[in-house]
Amino acid sequence: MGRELPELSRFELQCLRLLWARGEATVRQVHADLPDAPSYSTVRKIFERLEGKGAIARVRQDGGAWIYRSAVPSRAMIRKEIGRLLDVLFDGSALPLVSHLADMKALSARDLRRLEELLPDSDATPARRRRQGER
Amino acid sequence: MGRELPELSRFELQCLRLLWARGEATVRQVHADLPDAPSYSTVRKIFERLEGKGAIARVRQDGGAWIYRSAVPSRAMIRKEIGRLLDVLFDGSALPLVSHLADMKALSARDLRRLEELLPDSDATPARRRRQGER
DNA sequence: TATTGCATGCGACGATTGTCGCAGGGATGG
DNA sequence: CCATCCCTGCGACAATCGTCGCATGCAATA
Repeated sequence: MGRELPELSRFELQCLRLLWARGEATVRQVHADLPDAPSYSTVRKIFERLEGKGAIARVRQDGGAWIYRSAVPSRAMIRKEIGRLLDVLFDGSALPLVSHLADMKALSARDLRRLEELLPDSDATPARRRRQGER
Repeated sequence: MGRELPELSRFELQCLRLLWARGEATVRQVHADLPDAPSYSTVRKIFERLEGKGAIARVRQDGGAWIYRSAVPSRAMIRKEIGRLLDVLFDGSALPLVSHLADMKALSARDLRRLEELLPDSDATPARRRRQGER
């Protein structure tokens, strides 16, 4: 069975995503990638916590600075996070979410069409995702 | 311009959603609707905070108990929340989100097709949502 | 009216989050 | 070798979150 995915805060998640993007990175690199970066110290602390939660790990050292990599599968983490939003906002069903996306003009009919082509022409939606006693 | 939407925690958001679903409700009712409800006191406190944040308001009293209603537009609130996820996880673009949804089997090709019909046959995706300096 | 019961308004508490500064130590360059 | 620089390892802190209990007080009821 898959191990437990750690519970991450928004900011922690964002830093982790930047780490995913780079594959490996130092704190300073991620700090540089951050759009509205707080102090370097702050990002350092985030890394400390991410490591404590087992979400990232140190790979090796480069000139005194540690190089980190993700220690959790991004796919699973992302799904978990999406599922959380689904549960909190839509009682677990995905359709309303996509509907909102379309409304928000974040998605066009063309996007949907493109997506559709990539999908196995499977059956209907599983009526509702199973929520596991998480709040 | 739209007023500021308050910053809500997950749990606060979930309670608010239940309130949206009912239109108006007492704390006890929402407490009853909660899937994994903590103590009544806890839900009360959440309401207290929601009110403090201006997310809900008291309507009238019924036998000593207050009846509340949402004080923020659900559509805007939901969008804001979706936007947040988009920013943190996908740098603002919606396509990867839907793609994950499809992968998760939360969406079927048929869903996409159905959605597509409801959409104005507009142009392409706005390449990327604009993120407003929020972290 | 006296009792029983539910709701309210607080207060409290431990954990988490976002935020930063500082002391100390190794790497770099003159 | 010495001065700089940067990174690490802590510690600290205010704010928020999820959680609950309790005293007080109104309400329906026996």
